[in-house]
Amino acid sequence: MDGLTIGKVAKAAGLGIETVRFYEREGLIKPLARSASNYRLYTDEGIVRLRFIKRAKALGFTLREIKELLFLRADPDATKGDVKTQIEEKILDINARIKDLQKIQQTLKTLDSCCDGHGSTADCPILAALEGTGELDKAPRQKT
Amino acid sequence: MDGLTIGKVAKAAGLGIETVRFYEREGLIKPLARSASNYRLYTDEGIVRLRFIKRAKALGFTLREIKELLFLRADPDATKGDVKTQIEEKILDINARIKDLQKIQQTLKTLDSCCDGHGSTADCPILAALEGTGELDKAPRQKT
DNA sequence: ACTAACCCTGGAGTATACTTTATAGAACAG
DNA sequence: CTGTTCTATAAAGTATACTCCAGGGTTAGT
Repeated sequence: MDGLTIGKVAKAAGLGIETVRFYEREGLIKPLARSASNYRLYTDEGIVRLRFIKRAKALGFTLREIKELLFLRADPDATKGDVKTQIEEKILDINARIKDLQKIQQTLKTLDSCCDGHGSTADCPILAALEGTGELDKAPRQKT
Repeated sequence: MDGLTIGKVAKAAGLGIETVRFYEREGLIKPLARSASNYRLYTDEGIVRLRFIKRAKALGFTLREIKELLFLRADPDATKGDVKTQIEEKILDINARIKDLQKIQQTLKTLDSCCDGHGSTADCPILAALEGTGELDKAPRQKT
């Protein structure tokens, strides 16, 4: 038999077999062929593609976005500028998420510092702050 | 009729009716009583509780964690230290997420700066980096 | 030949936090 | 009284990214 079976590519890319099949259902990868017994057959490019997906995921791209990147990768008319744009959008996205989390962090720390931690929750300033009508719900969109 | 209907408390807390019913299913809130026609009836404490949930959510707590906070709030044996502990755990959690995102950000910026953005994707250094076997998959756990 | 390891499909389950839909009774305004 | 608004339940749908399972064929090693 000629070509790599799904188990081989999955292992080489550091993914599970089920994950590879899932990516196929999602349109991120397709086997080059099928064997006589209907086994998926891949080439080395399959491994490269899976690794690509894995790395892009680690950088915060969603599968939808990765699909787009893979499209750019395959499109002869696509330019480096197109790729760069995607990266830069992601940078902004991550930036916004960091900012949101930092604001949350700030609020949490303020809350934390206003409580000595001793005694019953009856007069807990943290709980009071969460109950109260004061300003606290400034925390921004949670994309998490 | 005596007490607030679900529409009232939901509006007062800035939540949707369906969301309140969902929180009830999740065990976060219960109406004090039911009317003759089976309408949920709440008191002002219902509004406070819903606001509490909303604020805690904005600070990054999951519903599961909020349930825990609400439990501390109701438990006469719970101490401020218990609450403080929850807050501090969340601070660590958020901190870890910020660090992860910052690493990702760093990598993205490095990638971005290594590409001039002109010409076909055929020799795009960003795509190459995503394909390659080089170090890149350092990006940590994505809880996102 | 026999068995372990591998592959197939289709569908369901997991986690988080809701939202929507369908069907129907209840309450309020004019 | 009637039309609009509100409420009820149960179940299904949404989004993201897998993961597992049942039932059954295939390949490889000894």
